[in-house]
Amino acid sequence: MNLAALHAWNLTPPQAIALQRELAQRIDVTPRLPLDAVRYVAGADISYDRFSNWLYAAVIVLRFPELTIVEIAEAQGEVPFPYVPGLLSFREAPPLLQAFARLTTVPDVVMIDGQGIAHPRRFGIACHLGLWLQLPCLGCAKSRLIGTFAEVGETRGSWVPLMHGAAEIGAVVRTKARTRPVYVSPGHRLDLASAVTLTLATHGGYRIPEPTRLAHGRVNQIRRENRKSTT
DNA sequence: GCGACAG
DNA sequence: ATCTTGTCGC
Repeated sequence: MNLAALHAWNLTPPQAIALQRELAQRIDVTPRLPLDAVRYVAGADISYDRFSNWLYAAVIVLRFPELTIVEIAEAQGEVPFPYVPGLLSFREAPPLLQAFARLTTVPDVVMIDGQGIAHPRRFGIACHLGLWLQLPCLGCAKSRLIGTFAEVGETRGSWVPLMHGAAEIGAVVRTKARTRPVYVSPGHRLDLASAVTLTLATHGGYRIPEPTRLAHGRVNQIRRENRKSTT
């Protein structure tokens, strides 16, 4: 699929922060995205090699609401940027975009393992990818980056808003009973309610929704297959 | 100054 | 993120 080359990636942390403040102004989290408007949902993730600076990326497209695999695109390369809380996209977006570029099926919405606007500058990796892909994108993280929230109901489907001061930046969602909640936030071209609805609609029996869960499994599989052996 | 801190 | 099999609990 086609991507929008918005900027260079070889930046220093200070430059990256300045770019986030600039690009954050283009983010739109007001559109509703009805489930009946979704035919294909994509999930993407990254896996790192413990002994080298090599990483693996994968994008997996699922037909919705069946959640059956339609297509998988992959990419791998050197880790381009250090891990700095708040600057994750400069580390993971380049390889992910490479994988997306190899994708034939254009998804209606993309789910990323990380934050959307639930970010100090309202520009998490789901926002960054949303701009480059020019597609609705949401973040579904396993842990919190910023924000405060009340206790979440114990039943599957219950959720509470994730707040940053007076701003509602996301939702803490119980995707499964007796399991820790996930942190959902819109990245671009869809609102919070739609992001939460899609997260619950792509449930496959596990805490992590199928798009992201399957992508995670795929990248780890690729890493194991390419990992050097002492023989 | 002291914590917190997506993956 | 990564290191790692079995095991305790729902």
